[in-house]
Amino acid sequence: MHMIDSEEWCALNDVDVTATEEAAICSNYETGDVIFYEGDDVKGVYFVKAGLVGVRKADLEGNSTLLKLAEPGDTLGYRPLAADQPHRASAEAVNPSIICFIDKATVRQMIGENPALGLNFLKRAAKELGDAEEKFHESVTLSTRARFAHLLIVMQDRFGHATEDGSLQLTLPLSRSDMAAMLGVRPESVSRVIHELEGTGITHFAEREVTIRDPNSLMDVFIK
Amino acid sequence: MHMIDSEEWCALNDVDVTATEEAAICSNYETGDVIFYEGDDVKGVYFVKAGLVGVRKADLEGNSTLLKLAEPGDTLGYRPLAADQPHRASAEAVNPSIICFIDKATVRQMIGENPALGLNFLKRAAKELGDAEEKFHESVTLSTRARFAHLLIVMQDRFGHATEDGSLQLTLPLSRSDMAAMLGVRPESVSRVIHELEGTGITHFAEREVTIRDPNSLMDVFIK
DNA sequence: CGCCAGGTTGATTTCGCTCAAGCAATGTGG
DNA sequence: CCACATTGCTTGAGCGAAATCAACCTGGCG
Repeated sequence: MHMIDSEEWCALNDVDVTATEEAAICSNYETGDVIFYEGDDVKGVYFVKAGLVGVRKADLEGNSTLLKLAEPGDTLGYRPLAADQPHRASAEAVNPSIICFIDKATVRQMIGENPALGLNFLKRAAKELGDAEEKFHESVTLSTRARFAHLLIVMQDRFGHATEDGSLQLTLPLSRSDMAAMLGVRPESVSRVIHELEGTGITHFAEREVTIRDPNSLMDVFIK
Repeated sequence: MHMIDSEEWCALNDVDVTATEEAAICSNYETGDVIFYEGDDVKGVYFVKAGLVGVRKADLEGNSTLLKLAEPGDTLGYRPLAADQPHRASAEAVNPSIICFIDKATVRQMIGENPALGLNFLKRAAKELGDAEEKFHESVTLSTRARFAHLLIVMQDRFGHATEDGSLQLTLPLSRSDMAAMLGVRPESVSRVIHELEGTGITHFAEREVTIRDPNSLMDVFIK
């Protein structure tokens, strides 16, 4: 069982995986610990071994939006490395995490020797680009309510589990404020949407425990 | 002088450029002609030889947002090809354009034989991803006024020219509605913002001819 | 126990949308 | 050449969704 194993890195043969693992430096991060800051020069990439990491962008007034969540198997920092840019967002542990740092010389060497690795990162970037464009489109097209419904569906997909009866269950990995930051709205608005969804009976919220009683209706809320 | 020449395709040697050019099919598109539709399967990529192309995304009510503009040298459709997805946006000539279609078998063969080509597309995707994430952040963070100011600055960069006095000049490649679609707002809002900027004397609009009298103030509008 | 962070709720404001009208430039048919 | 549609843009009035501001509630924790 390899330390570094993912959709992208699986392109490496045993020798190169081992070489990469030897070059990797793994660290523990507590909740809230920062992995890198917006504006920093890129020193290498960060392979998320365990935990959950949030990628944020802050504006001048201290507002921040949460661009995405990185789970075990995800590689952070490959984007600015590939673009030859400084970090354009910061990363911070949402849950206690184990993260392996791989310096950029090693990354470049591996990509140079294994074209498939570069293509895997191309595929990853291409998918993320599609998602990012969709996200922009949704942010200017859909209401807060619809976007929250979508977020719930995505979260259920990634972090949820089904139950014996038809309903879907989910433990939210994020606080209300962080969900607001994902949508680019105020926490108060999230509270109000949750209140509204409770009223319709489509969902039930208890702290971070969510039950989606009527997934189809939730889909309808998303579409409208 | 090669037909296909760009930041990405320059990775090819003479033999491969020639092979690619022989496989390419060039066509003329009039303003408004569609190059591909959202949802279509990807047949290959489209190299913009001349003109200007808009990449759009439509929602259910017929609203559409303009995600980006492609200029000569840009390659369209590489994203869904790399991601192995159908087109997630449509493309349409904004100005009369000449566009060369290169089927995906050829693209894949070239990338297979020239790892540098794949890396060039990785770099391109990585840059676009950074821009797309920034765009999302701006859309939820900044006012219409600020976003329009930013759009003006970017447009001036790409399509403008400086004048003898300190002011900047620019012929807009887009209608008001299309600028609205870039920002994800209504055309009326764009009109009102233009009116407001005129009032402050920062800019002057005559049809599509724009003079930016006070670039610094425009930057200030963007930041705030 | 009191404090504080995270969350909810209510009152008010504001920004951008909707709907509607008007206007100038361009095109079209009689 | 004029009457009239059409198109792109502007302007105005009213509305509505989300932000803002403020109060308050709850549970953890020194």
